[in-house]
Amino acid sequence: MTTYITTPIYYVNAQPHLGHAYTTIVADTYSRFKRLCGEDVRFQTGTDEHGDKIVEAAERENVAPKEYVDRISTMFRDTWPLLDIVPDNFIRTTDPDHIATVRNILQRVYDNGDIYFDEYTGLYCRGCERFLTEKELVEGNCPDHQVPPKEIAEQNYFFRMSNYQQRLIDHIRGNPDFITPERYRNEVLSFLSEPLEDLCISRPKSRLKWGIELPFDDKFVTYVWFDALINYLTGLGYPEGSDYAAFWPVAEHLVAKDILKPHAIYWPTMLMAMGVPLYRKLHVHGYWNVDDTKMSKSIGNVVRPGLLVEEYGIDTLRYFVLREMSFGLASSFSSEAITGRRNADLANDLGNLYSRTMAMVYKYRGGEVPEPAESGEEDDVLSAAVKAMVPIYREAMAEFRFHQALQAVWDLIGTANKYIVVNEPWTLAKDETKAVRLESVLYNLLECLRIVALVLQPVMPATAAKMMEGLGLDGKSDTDRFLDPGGNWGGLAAGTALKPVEALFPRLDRKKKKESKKEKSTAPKEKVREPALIDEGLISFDTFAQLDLRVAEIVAAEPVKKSEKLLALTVRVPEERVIVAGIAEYYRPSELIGRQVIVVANLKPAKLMGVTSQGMILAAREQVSGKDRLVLSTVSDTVAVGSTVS
RNA sequence: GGCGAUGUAGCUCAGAUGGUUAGAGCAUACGGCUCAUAUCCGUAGUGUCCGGGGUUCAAUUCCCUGCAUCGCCA
Repeated sequence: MTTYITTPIYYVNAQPHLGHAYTTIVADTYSRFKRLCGEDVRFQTGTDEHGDKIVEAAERENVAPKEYVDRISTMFRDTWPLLDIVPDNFIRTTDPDHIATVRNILQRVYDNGDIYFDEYTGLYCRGCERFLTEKELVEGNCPDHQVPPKEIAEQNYFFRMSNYQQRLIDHIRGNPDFITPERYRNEVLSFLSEPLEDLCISRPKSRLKWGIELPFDDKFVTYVWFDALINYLTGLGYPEGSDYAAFWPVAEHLVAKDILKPHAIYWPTMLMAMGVPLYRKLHVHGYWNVDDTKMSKSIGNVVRPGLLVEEYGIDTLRYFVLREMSFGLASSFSSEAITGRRNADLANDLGNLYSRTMAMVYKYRGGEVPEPAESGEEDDVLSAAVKAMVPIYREAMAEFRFHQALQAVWDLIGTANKYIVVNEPWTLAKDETKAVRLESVLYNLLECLRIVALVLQPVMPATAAKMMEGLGLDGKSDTDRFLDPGGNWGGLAAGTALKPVEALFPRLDRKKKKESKKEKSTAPKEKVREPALIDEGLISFDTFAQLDLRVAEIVAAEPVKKSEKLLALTVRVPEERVIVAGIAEYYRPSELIGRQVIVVANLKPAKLMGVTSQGMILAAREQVSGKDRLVLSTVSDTVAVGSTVS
């Protein structure tokens, strides 16, 4: 069995945010789940890098488009490891083999007669450099430029999508799980109940140069979908290569609902025109709201995945998004919600269960997995609960109902906690005649935890590994790696030595945070940091730990206007931010690009000569023959951008 | 304007070809335990199941209508 799961390729006109992270976490979890089931899996993500928005963004920063997309693409690529996301392939639409294949396909579809040249007229705004729809106009004017658009004619190439409309309708009707969840399938069918228009697939080079040139007309580049969607094929080495043969027949695409139409309508009709079989499934999910408001750049509530990981940890974030969202529907992200999940589900239920079980095995049996005795009905409770959970989990995970899968796991965790209270191992331990009972109870708990660790592996890889390590497992045997046989009761061998591990999920104390805020507001005159200062300028470890030191890469540098000392540096940590540094006398902007430096990432932003600085770059200063010399800090080998320094 | 979805406990949601006391988690209150990360277990709740009308012996569930929210389309 094989699985091919893709995320969309992300458009590089913006930095990664929670929405990107969610899609990619889901894909990663699904691919890990399928591997857990013993399947051969390929998981692909990447970046979409052509188009006018890219050109605009590059111009704003005064760099060539290629240079710009290289930078942002790297930012996406560097973000995923921070979330324990491990794609098998990261594709870019500027990859040469992608470009070559797109051109081949265009030529083929053109030769088949499904692409034609036509002229159309529309309302064109010079300021926007694009056509506007009637709906966008405000009192007949362009909403951005306050001038009426001009009606102009333009010639372009069009794809005969309408030719394939009926075939597509038939396919969707005949394959109920082609588009899931059902609401989106209905949406697509409702859209297809009206005649489809043909799809404009080109831009004249006079308007856009940053794209893939049409093979049959060098005055045009292809626009958006023929470029972007084909990545799902080129990433497999289409048309040659064993990967294409192995994985394309099982292709599953994962998208947010904003790109439903291109994936559910454009893409299948394109595949029909190309003579390539359709993908197997399209999984559509909803949006994340932030504090019940749509996430948007203009509101400024865009959530950066890197910051979330820092605040809550990788596994808490992964668990939260998968547990909180019913796949397909919208959900709300808030610090209350994630802290609530973290404390209630992870710290109290799971973390504490693990900790109390391990502690008892150490206390009563010297940290060694005891032998399970033949069990009575009262002891079958846990093995029965496991047997009930595994099929529910397996089915729900396979159908993208992650929240239900996790609910089933947590039902088991609840049963285990109750099992402890009912059996009172501490009472058994006081009575030597009950030693056999005690050992059975402890074994059952450990075995239950082993299976919990196994099924949580796709969702929380690091936590699962930690749990396994504590149970004395190396994670290498088939029982440790696969649901079959690992999901069967009794996999844990008696006599295995446990290994002490630290708490899985320390509680995040909401109350304390609030209190410290109160202190600040009620006693503003007293410097809060002062108690941390000990004799003779020594600081406590806690004070040091407050610093968020990270490795950053400098991607742009320019002088701050009217300042002789300051440079405005754009750095990646891995999200981009601007840091103003007083190093203009020592470094030229051009020699800084690409350097790795150490920054204080959680410094309160400050305005310097009109530029907001979000952090501080560390550098050494010395006096050489009466003159200052300044040398930037760095790490002794190249490391992933955003790595913490401590 | 057209099509569709949703509206259930303070919050987030589950639910039943129509039938007895309508459920879970979180939050709240009280009780129990002490192995454990002040954790865990138990108990207690409160609900005009959006409003109105209809079908029926019986409607929160089916039908009609109104209101609210959301999505898609024009």
